[in-house]
Amino acid sequence: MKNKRVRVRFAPSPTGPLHMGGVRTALYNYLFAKKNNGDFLLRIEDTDQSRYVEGSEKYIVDSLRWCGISPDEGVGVNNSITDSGPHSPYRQSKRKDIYRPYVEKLIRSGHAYMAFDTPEELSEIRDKSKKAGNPNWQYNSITRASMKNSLTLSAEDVNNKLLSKTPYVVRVKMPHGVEIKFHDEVRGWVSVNSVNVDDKVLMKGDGLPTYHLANVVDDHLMEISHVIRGEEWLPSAPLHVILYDYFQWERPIFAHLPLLLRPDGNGKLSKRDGDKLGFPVFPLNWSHPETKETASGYKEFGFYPEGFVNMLAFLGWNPGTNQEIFSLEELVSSFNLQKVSKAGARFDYDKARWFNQQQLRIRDESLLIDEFVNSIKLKYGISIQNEWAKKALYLFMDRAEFMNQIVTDCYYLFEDPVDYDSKMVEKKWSLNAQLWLKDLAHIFSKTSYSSDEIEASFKNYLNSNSLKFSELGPVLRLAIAGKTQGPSIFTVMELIGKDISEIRINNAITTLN
RNA sequence: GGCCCGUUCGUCUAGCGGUUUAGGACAUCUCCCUUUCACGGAGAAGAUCACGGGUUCGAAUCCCGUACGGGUCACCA
Repeated sequence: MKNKRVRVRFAPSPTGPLHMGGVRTALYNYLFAKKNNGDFLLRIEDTDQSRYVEGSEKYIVDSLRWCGISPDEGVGVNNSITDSGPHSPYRQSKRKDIYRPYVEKLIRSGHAYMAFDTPEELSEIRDKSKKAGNPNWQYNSITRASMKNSLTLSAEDVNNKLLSKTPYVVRVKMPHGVEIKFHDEVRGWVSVNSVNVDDKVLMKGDGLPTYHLANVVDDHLMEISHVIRGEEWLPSAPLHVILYDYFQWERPIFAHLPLLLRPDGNGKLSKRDGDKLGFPVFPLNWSHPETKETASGYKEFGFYPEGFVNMLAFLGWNPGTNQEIFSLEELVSSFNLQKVSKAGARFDYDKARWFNQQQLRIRDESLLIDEFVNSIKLKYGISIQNEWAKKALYLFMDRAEFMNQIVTDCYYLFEDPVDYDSKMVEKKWSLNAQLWLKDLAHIFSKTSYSSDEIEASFKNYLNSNSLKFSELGPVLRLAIAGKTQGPSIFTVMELIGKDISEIRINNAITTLN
């Protein structure tokens, strides 16, 4: 184990879109792999065909790609939905035949057995047990003696059932009263008595393995060194551990990550929370293939992958320094499992937005300009030049957390105001204001219409008429932008130019009369 | 309910036996900057480290118990 190559895997089930908690698990796996010059694999755990949702695999691959954490091996390498790597296939439904010999091996060694109890029989016994006051009946080291399985039935009976193709499942034979202990990288030693672990189904009636068997076999075959997954797996970790022991395989190192909790207090963040909580829970937009229900994603919401990833990384981990803004590369070099916290992390959308705002600040200028130019074209149908775009962009950037916010906020660079902030009109607009504006329009027209000159002549006008800025400034802004807050109105006027500025001043005078 | 995991400002967290009058960030508030709104800057407020016992010269840090919270108990993953 010591000098083994680090190989980790993210193993989602294609039952729908990946939510942010899943993305974080993938991210930590990726960071850990890269930090240790190891491999990050994506394996699809689709052993339950009844829960398969069309499009989820592509969604998972697309999401990881958007975050910049694409796998080195498995499904989604080179952005392809097909898989590649030395252990192909990486979809458990395609590995069906691989598992059977291992199940048989377990049966031969006495660590597993066939059980012929039907689902109906089992649910009946559970119901009965519940009524009798036991809310949780388990198929385990005690109860299996009274069930229909290869341990209780005669060899002949078993053979007959097999010959008559009676459906059966294979269950693990858990030892009775053994302390199962394993070390978890984030939690330390975890210990459970085997009486509390039931005889989990390893292979289902349909011949497909359950998650528990498939994940252990695949992790071993794929030479996974560390299993990094969510805390919801902690209760079944003892089962996995004992399976490794039964197979006489070296156990991987386990690390169970704290859960992402809902901001409103109770429970883990789940897919069903959708947009109900006022923020996306998915990385990308998702629309359900059948119900056509849609859920919004961080990407479409306006988050940069860098901001999203940075935010996610800090939900349950921190570098131990005061630095909070990290690039993916920086995260890779700082990451380690010892710094992962144990308690669940409540998601805070305010902080999430702040992370994106910080990305906006440090983002490469040419990138920002491109994004801005394209968005303006898309939203307003107007093509703008880079020089002009740069000025407009930085004029509005300070008060935005997202690029799309900038694009929305600067609308009056492209559209004349249709209405005016009525409260401010009442407060600042007057007959005098109209006269002053007329004067100003005339005065401005004699300048070069640069921000500086407009401002200088404006202040000049204030002086010579003994006016205060607060008397005239808002009036001018109202005429130009329709509202009274925003960036320098003089720069806005420079950007929209003399003609439009004059039209707006005239419009305001006629409209607000 | 059984089992497992967890518990430091409202939130994310630093802290891994003495350097702590418990540090940072988000959010909140104040002031400064400013034509406004932001940004930025300076500051304030905010945690008896869940509670109770130990261990120790000394505990947020180690141990035990209690409470609370969460996870999990399928032929799902």
